[in-house]
Amino acid sequence: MARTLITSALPYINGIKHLGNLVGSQLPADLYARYRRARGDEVLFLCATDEHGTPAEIAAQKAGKPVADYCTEMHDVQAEIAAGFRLSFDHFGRSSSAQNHKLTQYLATRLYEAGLIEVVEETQIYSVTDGRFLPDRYIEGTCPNCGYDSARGDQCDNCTKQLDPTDLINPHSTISGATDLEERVTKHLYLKQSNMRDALNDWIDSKTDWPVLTTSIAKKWLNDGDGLQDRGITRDLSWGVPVQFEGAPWEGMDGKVFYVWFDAPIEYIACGAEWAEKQGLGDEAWERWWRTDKGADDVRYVEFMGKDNVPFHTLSFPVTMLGAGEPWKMVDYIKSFNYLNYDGGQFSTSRGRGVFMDQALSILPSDYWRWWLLSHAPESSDSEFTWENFQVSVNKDLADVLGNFVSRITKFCRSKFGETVPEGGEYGEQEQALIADLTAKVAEYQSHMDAIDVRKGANALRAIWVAGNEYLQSAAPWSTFKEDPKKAAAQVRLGLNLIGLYARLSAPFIPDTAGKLQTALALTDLDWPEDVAGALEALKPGHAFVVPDNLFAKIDDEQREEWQAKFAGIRS
RNA sequence: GGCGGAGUAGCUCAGUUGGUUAGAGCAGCGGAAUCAUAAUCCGCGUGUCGGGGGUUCAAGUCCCUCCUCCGCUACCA
Repeated sequence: MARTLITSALPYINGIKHLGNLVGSQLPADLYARYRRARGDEVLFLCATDEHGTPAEIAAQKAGKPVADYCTEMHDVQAEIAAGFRLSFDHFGRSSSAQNHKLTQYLATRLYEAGLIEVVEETQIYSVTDGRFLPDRYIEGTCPNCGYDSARGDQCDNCTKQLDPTDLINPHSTISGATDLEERVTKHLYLKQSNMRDALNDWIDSKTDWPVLTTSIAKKWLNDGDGLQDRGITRDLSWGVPVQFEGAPWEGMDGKVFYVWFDAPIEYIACGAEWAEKQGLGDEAWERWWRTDKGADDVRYVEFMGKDNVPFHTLSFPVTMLGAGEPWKMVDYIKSFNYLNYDGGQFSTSRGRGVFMDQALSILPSDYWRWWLLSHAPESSDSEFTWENFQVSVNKDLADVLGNFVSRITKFCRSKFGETVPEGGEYGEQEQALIADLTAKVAEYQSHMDAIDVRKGANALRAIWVAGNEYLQSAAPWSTFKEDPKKAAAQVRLGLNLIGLYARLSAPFIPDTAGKLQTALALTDLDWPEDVAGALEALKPGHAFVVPDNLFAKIDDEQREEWQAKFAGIRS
């Protein structure tokens, strides 16, 4: 049995994610996981909340809660919303888990032993009022270059010049507005990524099937300027994985934690350990997915992420995995996405612009969103969400093409033959032609899904739905019935079996709808139709079914306008 | 500034290694059908393939140049 390990980029803890985040990693990852499971693979699909870092601490502070409590609450909120979108994680973990603490410290130790970590003393900005060191972008002041008064410590948004926080005139903390900032000396661990440059370069070069977006970003970081730079992997924060621990090969790192981007990817692995523990299994259960010396050599590992995550997954994390000098399972394929824009601008978490996951579910069932987002996934370039496009696409594809197909054939059957698959007649030339056509179309659909071409997969699936309407239109059982009821019975029987076929093929995209169809037609399973002709004879004469309610209500203009207005402003 | 992505029909997008009259869905127009959520099906496209120049028997596809939009630019995650 083929084995597929799938991870989705970890959503950050400080709030509910918007639809752009969803379509950039979790949703396509879920589509692929469902598809691989349907095709019979053994799948382990992992995701978790990314909980460390300054933004989490500040969000907790604003909420007036201890950061640990805040993260627990937000994790539960995100888990519930993920369930609402039917994201089929085998485990939705937390980067703050005990497993991740242990593994992060373990890997850091291995890296140190391999000579890939050094202790560096450096000067950073400390805010006395805030009682913490501030990342560059949490300091604002006047740009020395252009005079813009809200320049950030890392870069001026006005003149785009890169800055150092000490360059700013009248610098202040963006957290408190405090101006009592001072430079303090602090010690940190640096990951010597530059030592691994050639190894990474060879590794990237060997990945000839990766999307251009993925490799071009990786190559840029490898070759830009002086090449890949070493990177600080610790921070002066209280919330995170402690750098100083029992058995650590360094000293004097008390009160420091690992940098969130160091421990977050490690959580992919630790999440496997969390999963194993939850299942009541031992370490060997997750190691057979993550260690090539313990059974993972036949695993295909696929990662999903937005383009902003690519450098960390093509460079930093591989340095950790390769540099540790142990047979960790490396990623085989990285599927990266561009951004989804919202109605002429960007989705923005900080500005509350766009539709957020909880809001989306509050107005429509998840299948509507899944279908639109996946069929418009920003694969080749950034794409755009508009309410008009959403309304038209969903009404046409789901309600008219798929929903109405189910409605017309089941209701026609009920009126002429009752709620039972009719007997008599047999499939003729026209039916064989349809079966041949569908066999080809299913093969095409599979090839797109195998390649993780999401939009093309959606188009191919839609074409399969359309084929059913074309057949019904030309076979016209409502006419046939008048002269040759037996023939009409065979046509209707095929039509009902088409619904079963659609339920199986559509499940990765619209699982709830597939489930409704399964129930209505009393299908025993939703197994993949490896043999299309066979699948179209699965429902035998006499099989009872129930006419389902209309699968998709259409979005009318009034609703659309209401939502348009509702989401035009700022999320409160 | 540097690097990367994109610019193709009113809209959203496909267009393999350059090769016959540049495609799909939606919208629009015409027709068929009346089983169905007025849904479905068939037919209809003269687009300077962002502008200009070049290579070639042949370029949306390769090269040069210019313009526009977007992303990244290493201590946000």
